[in-house]
Amino acid sequence: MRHPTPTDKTIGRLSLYRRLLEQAALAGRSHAYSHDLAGLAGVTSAQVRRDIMALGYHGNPSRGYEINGLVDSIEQYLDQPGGQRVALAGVGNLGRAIMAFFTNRRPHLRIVAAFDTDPDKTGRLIAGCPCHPMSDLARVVDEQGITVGIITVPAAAAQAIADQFVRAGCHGLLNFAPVPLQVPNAVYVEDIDMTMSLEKVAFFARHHTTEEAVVS
Amino acid sequence: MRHPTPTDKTIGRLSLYRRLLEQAALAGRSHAYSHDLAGLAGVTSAQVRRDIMALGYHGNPSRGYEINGLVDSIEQYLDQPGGQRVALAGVGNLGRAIMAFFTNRRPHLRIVAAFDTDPDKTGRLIAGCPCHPMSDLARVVDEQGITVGIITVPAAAAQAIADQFVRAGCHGLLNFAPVPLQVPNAVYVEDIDMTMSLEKVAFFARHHTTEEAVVS
DNA sequence: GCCTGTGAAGCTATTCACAGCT
DNA sequence: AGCTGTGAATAGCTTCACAGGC
Repeated sequence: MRHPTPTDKTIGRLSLYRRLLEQAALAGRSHAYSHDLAGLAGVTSAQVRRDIMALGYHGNPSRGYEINGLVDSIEQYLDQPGGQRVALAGVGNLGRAIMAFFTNRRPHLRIVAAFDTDPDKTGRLIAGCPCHPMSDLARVVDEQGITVGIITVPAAAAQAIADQFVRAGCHGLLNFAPVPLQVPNAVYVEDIDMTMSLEKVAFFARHHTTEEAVVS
Repeated sequence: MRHPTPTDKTIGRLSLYRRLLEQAALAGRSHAYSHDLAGLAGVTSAQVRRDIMALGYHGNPSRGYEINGLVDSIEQYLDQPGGQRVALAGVGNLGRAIMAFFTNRRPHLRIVAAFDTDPDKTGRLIAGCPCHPMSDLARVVDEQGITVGIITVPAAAAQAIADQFVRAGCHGLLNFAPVPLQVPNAVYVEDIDMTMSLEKVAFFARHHTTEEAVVS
């Protein structure tokens, strides 16, 4: 690793920049300045330049960043060469929606196995992906070399599923259950807590406005 | 407002604390210390005490916080007295899953209207909620006094829908579309970017481990 | 002139550490 | 003895501002 591993937030923004750059490339653009990308991403140009420093990629003071080169550089930085395999536990409404959402979206991150306790769901394909009984989780995760787990089971079951993923060798979890998970600190957990997000939005829907009015 | 409006992150944690305290109350507990709540929430006890300062609620040095009192205090702080109404635009897989997820979850935040362009979906109930054609958005949002919008339309349509919500009077948006939205700054936007989150998890699934090994 | 790359400054968020209470 | 509440210190993140290059 040539530069120190940057923080959480930088990684998130690099992922965003890549998507925006890919779109810009499709729209026929070949170069972009830091302030162009900043405008698309909703951040400052200084932020963009800082984030790009982490890549070791260098732009050109007169033409800015060469889009394809920068995308390649982000790819090399973020992605594992052969891609990574992902599993999802909990094939309810949300689980199915997420499986559909990620189908054909990022080919280097494929959901290759789903798990559920309901025998009606197991043993068949769901969104093009085999659904296994929950009891096979450890075996399938190990056999398929799965490194990332998505948790969409009810809150009460989430911790137990997380433990299984971790024991089976996953080092990253994306948790949609509204409970904080306890995991060894070699495991990275990203929580998506929709209830919390909605309550935040509702709160600021009432306060942002008034706040703007009061100048200071 | 007796204390200054606290930040984004504090509001999020207060929402989390409330859920954890409600569970603790159901489990029969009547009091909790800051370190108890910190353990449940996965934060430090100093963080919990700071966050609670914003409420103006005071604990007792010998017994800690009285759970019901603290929950009431959070409720008074976060929630609008009569509740707030929410609308969702884009009744695809994800939209339906989110509607189902929020049904009967937080009664003070009810999704009372859904919108879609597909005529097969409009004019009927979906997850117990009426689905209207997208063209009625402004009228319905206004008539029903909706203040929060959830965006689950495809990326290409997201900005236009956001504009409609804003013009109709929503001050808060929960955006699931993987594009940054441009809104007036009296409007609060919370982005849930699942692609970005999954890429972050995949990245750290590969790096966290090695980082732990090097003690630094 | 307007860009990138980056040290230094500034800000925000978290944690420390201790006075005060029970 | 062990807690809360909070000023002060620290850590982490973002922006400023400018040297260097085209």
